[in-house]
Amino acid sequence: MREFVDVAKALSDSTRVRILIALKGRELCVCQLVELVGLAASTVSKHMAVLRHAYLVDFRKEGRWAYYRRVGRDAPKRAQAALRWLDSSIEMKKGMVDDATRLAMILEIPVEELCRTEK
Amino acid sequence: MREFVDVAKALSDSTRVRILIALKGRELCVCQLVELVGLAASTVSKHMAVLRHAYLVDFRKEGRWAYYRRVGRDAPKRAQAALRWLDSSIEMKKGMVDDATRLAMILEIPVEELCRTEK
DNA sequence: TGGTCATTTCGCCACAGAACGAATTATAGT
DNA sequence: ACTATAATTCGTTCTGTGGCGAAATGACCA
Repeated sequence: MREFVDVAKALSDSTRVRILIALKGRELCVCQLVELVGLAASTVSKHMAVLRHAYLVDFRKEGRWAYYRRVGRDAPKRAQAALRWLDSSIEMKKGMVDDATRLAMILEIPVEELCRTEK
Repeated sequence: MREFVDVAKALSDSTRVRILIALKGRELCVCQLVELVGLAASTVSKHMAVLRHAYLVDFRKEGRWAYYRRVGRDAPKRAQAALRWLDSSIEMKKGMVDDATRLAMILEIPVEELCRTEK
Protein backbone atom coordinates (compact mmCIF):
# COMPACT_ATOMS: atom_id res chain seq x y z
CA MET A 1 0.00 0.00 0.00
CA ARG A 2 2.56 2.51 1.13
CA GLU A 3 4.89 1.18 -1.54
CA PHE A 4 2.23 1.37 -4.20
CA VAL A 5 1.54 5.01 -3.45
CA ASP A 6 5.26 5.77 -3.50
CA VAL A 7 5.55 4.28 -6.97
CA ALA A 8 2.47 6.17 -8.13
CA LYS A 9 3.98 9.39 -6.75
CA ALA A 10 7.17 8.70 -8.64
CA LEU A 11 5.15 8.35 -11.83
CA SER A 12 3.09 11.46 -11.19
CA ASP A 13 5.58 13.97 -12.53
CA SER A 14 6.00 14.52 -16.25
CA THR A 15 9.74 15.06 -16.04
CA ARG A 16 10.23 11.71 -14.35
CA VAL A 17 7.98 10.00 -16.87
CA ARG A 18 9.96 11.55 -19.72
CA ILE A 19 13.14 10.22 -18.16
CA LEU A 20 11.73 6.73 -17.69
CA ILE A 21 10.65 6.65 -21.31
CA ALA A 22 14.09 7.78 -22.43
CA LEU A 23 15.61 5.02 -20.31
CA LYS A 24 13.66 2.32 -22.10
CA GLY A 25 16.19 -0.17 -23.42
CA ARG A 26 19.29 1.87 -22.64
CA GLU A 27 21.21 3.50 -19.85
CA LEU A 28 21.90 7.21 -19.78
CA CYS A 29 24.31 9.46 -17.95
CA VAL A 30 23.00 12.29 -15.78
CA CYS A 31 24.40 14.91 -18.11
CA GLN A 32 22.48 13.34 -20.98
CA LEU A 33 19.29 13.47 -18.95
CA VAL A 34 19.98 17.09 -18.05
CA GLU A 35 20.35 17.86 -21.72
CA LEU A 36 17.17 15.98 -22.53
CA VAL A 37 14.82 17.60 -20.05
CA GLY A 38 16.51 20.98 -19.89
CA LEU A 39 16.53 21.38 -16.13
CA ALA A 40 19.28 22.08 -13.61
CA ALA A 41 21.51 19.12 -12.76
CA SER A 42 20.52 19.35 -9.12
CA THR A 43 16.87 19.05 -10.07
CA VAL A 44 17.49 16.04 -12.27
CA SER A 45 19.51 14.44 -9.52
CA LYS A 46 16.61 14.87 -7.14
CA HIS A 47 14.24 13.29 -9.62
CA MET A 48 16.56 10.33 -9.97
CA ALA A 49 16.60 9.92 -6.20
CA VAL A 50 12.80 9.72 -6.23
CA LEU A 51 12.88 7.10 -8.98
CA ARG A 52 15.55 5.16 -7.11
CA HIS A 53 13.58 5.09 -3.88
CA ALA A 54 10.59 3.78 -5.80
CA TYR A 55 12.88 1.05 -7.17
CA LEU A 56 12.12 2.11 -10.72
CA VAL A 57 15.73 2.79 -11.68
CA ASP A 58 19.14 1.57 -10.70
CA PHE A 59 22.52 3.12 -11.45
CA ARG A 60 26.20 2.47 -11.66
CA LYS A 61 29.01 4.92 -11.23
CA GLU A 62 31.75 4.94 -13.79
CA GLY A 63 34.38 7.42 -12.78
CA ARG A 64 32.77 10.79 -12.46
CA TRP A 65 29.72 9.76 -14.39
CA ALA A 66 26.58 8.11 -13.11
CA TYR A 67 24.69 5.91 -15.52
CA TYR A 68 21.04 5.28 -14.75
CA ARG A 69 18.96 2.43 -16.11
CA ARG A 70 15.59 0.88 -15.46
CA VAL A 71 15.56 -1.85 -12.84
CA GLY A 72 15.80 -5.44 -13.99
CA ARG A 73 14.16 -8.73 -13.11
CA ASP A 74 15.58 -8.72 -9.61
CA ALA A 75 13.54 -5.63 -8.71
CA PRO A 76 10.29 -5.68 -6.71
CA LYS A 77 7.31 -6.89 -8.73
CA ARG A 78 5.43 -3.66 -8.18
CA ALA A 79 8.23 -1.73 -9.91
CA GLN A 80 8.23 -4.00 -12.91
CA ALA A 81 4.45 -3.87 -13.08
CA ALA A 82 4.62 -0.09 -12.93
CA LEU A 83 7.05 0.07 -15.84
CA ARG A 84 4.87 -2.26 -17.85
CA TRP A 85 1.89 -0.04 -17.11
CA LEU A 86 3.88 3.01 -18.19
CA ASP A 87 5.02 1.47 -21.45
CA SER A 88 1.57 0.21 -22.33
CA SER A 89 -0.08 3.55 -21.53
CA ILE A 90 2.21 5.96 -23.30
CA GLU A 91 1.47 6.64 -26.89
CA MET A 92 3.98 8.28 -29.12
CA LYS A 93 2.61 11.71 -29.73
CA LYS A 94 3.17 15.36 -28.94
CA GLY A 95 5.99 15.88 -26.48
CA MET A 96 7.12 12.30 -26.71
CA VAL A 97 8.16 12.58 -30.32
CA ASP A 98 10.09 15.73 -29.56
CA ASP A 99 11.91 13.90 -26.79
CA ALA A 100 12.68 10.99 -29.07
CA THR A 101 14.34 13.12 -31.74
CA ARG A 102 16.06 15.21 -29.12
CA LEU A 103 17.38 12.07 -27.49
CA ALA A 104 18.62 10.77 -30.84
CA MET A 105 20.64 13.96 -31.25
CA ILE A 106 22.00 13.71 -27.73
CA LEU A 107 23.11 10.14 -28.31
CA GLU A 108 25.13 11.32 -31.30
CA ILE A 109 27.35 13.41 -29.07
CA PRO A 110 30.06 11.60 -27.09
CA VAL A 111 29.45 11.86 -23.37
CA GLU A 112 32.82 13.49 -22.72
CA GLU A 113 31.90 16.30 -25.02
CA LEU A 114 28.30 16.64 -23.89
CA CYS A 115 29.28 17.00 -20.27
CA ARG A 116 31.58 19.95 -20.84
CA THR A 117 30.02 22.60 -18.65
CA GLU A 118 30.60 25.60 -20.92
CA LYS A 119 28.54 24.73 -24.00
CA MET B 1 1.38 11.69 -21.51
CA ARG B 2 -0.55 14.43 -19.76
CA GLU B 3 -3.33 11.94 -19.23
CA PHE B 4 -0.96 9.32 -17.90
CA VAL B 5 0.45 11.71 -15.32
CA ASP B 6 -3.06 12.72 -14.29
CA VAL B 7 -3.96 9.10 -13.64
CA ALA B 8 -0.71 8.54 -11.76
CA LYS B 9 -1.45 11.63 -9.65
CA ALA B 10 -4.91 10.28 -8.89
CA LEU B 11 -3.31 7.06 -7.66
CA SER B 12 -0.64 8.81 -5.62
CA ASP B 13 -2.75 9.46 -2.55
CA SER B 14 -3.46 6.73 -0.03
CA THR B 15 -7.00 7.88 0.68
CA ARG B 16 -7.92 7.64 -3.00
CA VAL B 17 -6.30 4.24 -3.28
CA ARG B 18 -8.25 3.01 -0.27
CA ILE B 19 -11.44 4.25 -1.89
CA LEU B 20 -10.67 2.56 -5.20
CA ILE B 21 -10.02 -0.71 -3.42
CA ALA B 22 -13.28 -0.41 -1.53
CA LEU B 23 -15.05 0.22 -4.82
CA LYS B 24 -13.83 -3.03 -6.31
CA GLY B 25 -16.90 -4.95 -7.41
CA ARG B 26 -19.47 -2.66 -5.81
CA GLU B 27 -20.76 0.87 -5.75
CA LEU B 28 -20.73 2.99 -2.63
CA CYS B 29 -22.47 6.14 -1.49
CA VAL B 30 -20.43 9.15 -0.44
CA CYS B 31 -21.55 8.85 3.15
CA GLN B 32 -20.28 5.26 3.20
CA LEU B 33 -16.92 6.42 1.88
CA VAL B 34 -16.81 9.17 4.50
CA GLU B 35 -17.44 6.58 7.17
CA LEU B 36 -14.77 4.32 5.71
CA VAL B 37 -11.90 6.78 5.47
CA GLY B 38 -12.90 8.97 8.41
CA LEU B 39 -12.44 12.32 6.70
CA ALA B 40 -14.73 15.30 6.19
CA ALA B 41 -17.37 14.92 3.52
CA SER B 42 -15.97 17.89 1.63
CA THR B 43 -12.56 16.25 1.51
CA VAL B 44 -13.96 12.98 0.24
CA SER B 45 -15.97 14.83 -2.36
CA LYS B 46 -12.83 16.51 -3.63
CA HIS B 47 -11.04 13.16 -3.82
CA MET B 48 -13.89 11.78 -5.87
CA ALA B 49 -13.62 14.71 -8.25
CA VAL B 50 -9.95 13.88 -8.78
CA LEU B 51 -10.80 10.25 -9.47
CA ARG B 52 -13.56 11.30 -11.82
CA HIS B 53 -11.32 13.60 -13.82
CA ALA B 54 -8.84 10.76 -14.20
CA TYR B 55 -11.73 8.64 -15.52
CA LEU B 56 -11.18 6.07 -12.80
CA VAL B 57 -14.68 6.30 -11.33
CA ASP B 58 -18.14 7.12 -12.53
CA PHE B 59 -21.21 7.93 -10.49
CA ARG B 60 -24.97 8.10 -10.55
CA LYS B 61 -27.21 10.26 -8.44
CA GLU B 62 -30.17 8.64 -6.76
CA GLY B 63 -32.15 11.24 -4.95
CA ARG B 64 -29.87 12.96 -2.49
CA TRP B 65 -27.31 10.24 -2.63
CA ALA B 66 -24.41 9.88 -5.04
CA TYR B 67 -23.23 6.37 -5.74
CA TYR B 68 -19.72 6.01 -7.05
CA ARG B 69 -18.36 3.01 -8.92
CA ARG B 70 -15.29 2.14 -10.90
CA VAL B 71 -15.49 2.89 -14.60
CA GLY B 72 -16.49 0.11 -16.95
CA ARG B 73 -15.39 -1.15 -20.33
CA ASP B 74 -16.42 2.03 -22.08
CA ALA B 75 -13.77 4.02 -20.18
CA PRO B 76 -10.39 5.06 -21.63
CA LYS B 77 -7.92 2.20 -21.86
CA ARG B 78 -5.43 3.96 -19.65
CA ALA B 79 -7.99 4.05 -16.82
CA GLN B 80 -8.72 0.36 -17.11
CA ALA B 81 -5.02 -0.43 -17.27
CA ALA B 82 -4.47 1.69 -14.17
CA LEU B 83 -7.12 -0.20 -12.22
CA ARG B 84 -5.63 -3.50 -13.30
CA TRP B 85 -2.23 -2.28 -12.15
CA LEU B 86 -3.72 -1.23 -8.82
CA ASP B 87 -5.45 -4.54 -8.22
CA SER B 88 -2.42 -6.57 -9.16
CA SER B 89 -0.11 -4.48 -6.96
CA ILE B 90 -2.09 -4.29 -3.77
CA GLU B 91 -1.63 -7.10 -1.36
CA MET B 92 -4.03 -7.64 1.47
CA LYS B 93 -2.12 -6.65 4.53
CA LYS B 94 -1.89 -4.03 7.21
CA GLY B 95 -4.26 -1.15 6.61
CA MET B 96 -6.08 -2.97 3.87
CA VAL B 97 -7.44 -5.65 6.17
CA ASP B 98 -8.64 -3.01 8.59
CA ASP B 99 -10.46 -1.30 5.75
CA ALA B 100 -12.00 -4.56 4.61
CA THR B 101 -13.51 -5.38 8.01
CA ARG B 102 -14.53 -1.78 8.52
CA LEU B 103 -16.24 -1.79 5.14
CA ALA B 104 -18.03 -5.01 6.00
CA MET B 105 -19.45 -3.32 9.08
CA ILE B 106 -20.46 -0.27 7.10
CA LEU B 107 -22.26 -2.40 4.55
CA GLU B 108 -24.33 -3.88 7.36
CA ILE B 109 -25.87 -0.53 8.12
CA PRO B 110 -28.64 0.69 5.81
CA VAL B 111 -27.60 3.84 3.96
CA GLU B 112 -30.53 5.84 5.32
CA GLU B 113 -29.34 5.20 8.83
CA LEU B 114 -25.66 5.64 8.12
CA CYS B 115 -26.13 9.03 6.55
CA ARG B 116 -27.88 10.50 9.57
CA THR B 117 -25.65 13.38 10.49
CA GLU B 118 -25.93 13.13 14.26
CA LYS B 119 -24.09 9.93 15.20
C1' DT C 1 48.91 17.72 -3.21
C1' DG C 2 46.03 20.69 -5.75
C1' DG C 3 42.81 21.51 -9.36
C1' DT C 4 39.00 20.30 -12.30
C1' DC C 5 34.73 18.44 -13.16
C1' DA C 6 30.21 15.29 -12.69
C1' DT C 7 27.03 14.56 -9.40
C1' DT C 8 24.69 15.07 -5.08
C1' DT C 9 23.18 17.57 -1.00
C1' DC C 10 21.59 21.80 1.16
C1' DG C 11 18.95 25.96 1.72
C1' DC C 12 15.62 28.58 -0.08
C1' DC C 13 11.37 30.15 -2.68
C1' DA C 14 7.02 29.35 -5.02
C1' DC C 15 3.26 26.72 -6.00
C1' DA C 16 0.32 22.42 -5.82
C1' DG C 17 -2.64 19.87 -3.17
C1' DA C 18 -4.88 17.80 1.17
C1' DA C 19 -7.44 18.99 5.06
C1' DC C 20 -11.23 21.50 7.42
C1' DG C 21 -15.55 24.31 8.22
C1' DA C 22 -18.84 27.40 6.16
C1' DA C 23 -21.65 28.50 2.49
C1' DT C 24 -24.15 26.74 -1.56
C1' DT C 25 -26.83 23.60 -4.36
C1' DA C 26 -30.19 20.21 -5.11
C1' DT C 27 -33.52 16.84 -3.67
C1' DA C 28 -37.02 14.68 -0.44
C1' DG C 29 -40.54 15.08 2.67
C1' DT C 30 -43.99 17.69 5.21
C1' DA D 1 -43.55 26.95 0.41
C1' DC D 2 -40.59 25.49 4.02
C1' DT D 3 -37.41 22.54 6.26
C1' DA D 4 -34.07 18.99 6.43
C1' DT D 5 -30.24 16.83 4.50
C1' DA D 6 -26.62 14.67 1.01
C1' DA D 7 -23.26 16.37 -1.67
C1' DT D 8 -20.43 19.87 -3.68
C1' DT D 9 -18.04 24.25 -3.93
C1' DC D 10 -15.60 27.99 -1.67
C1' DG D 11 -12.17 30.07 1.24
C1' DT D 12 -8.43 29.22 4.24
C1' DT D 13 -4.50 26.95 6.29
C1' DC D 14 -0.64 23.98 6.23
C1' DT D 15 2.30 20.58 4.37
C1' DG D 16 4.73 18.59 0.44
C1' DT D 17 7.27 18.98 -3.64
C1' DG D 18 9.59 21.02 -7.90
C1' DG D 19 12.65 24.37 -9.16
C1' DC D 20 17.18 26.90 -8.72
C1' DG D 21 21.98 28.25 -7.22
C1' DA D 22 25.60 27.46 -3.94
C1' DA D 23 28.19 24.41 -1.33
C1' DA D 24 29.79 19.69 -0.53
C1' DT D 25 31.29 15.21 -2.27
C1' DG D 26 34.01 12.16 -4.82
C1' DA D 27 36.83 10.90 -8.87
C1' DC D 28 40.20 11.87 -12.23
C1' DC D 29 44.45 14.26 -13.74
C1' DA D 30 48.58 16.90 -13.37
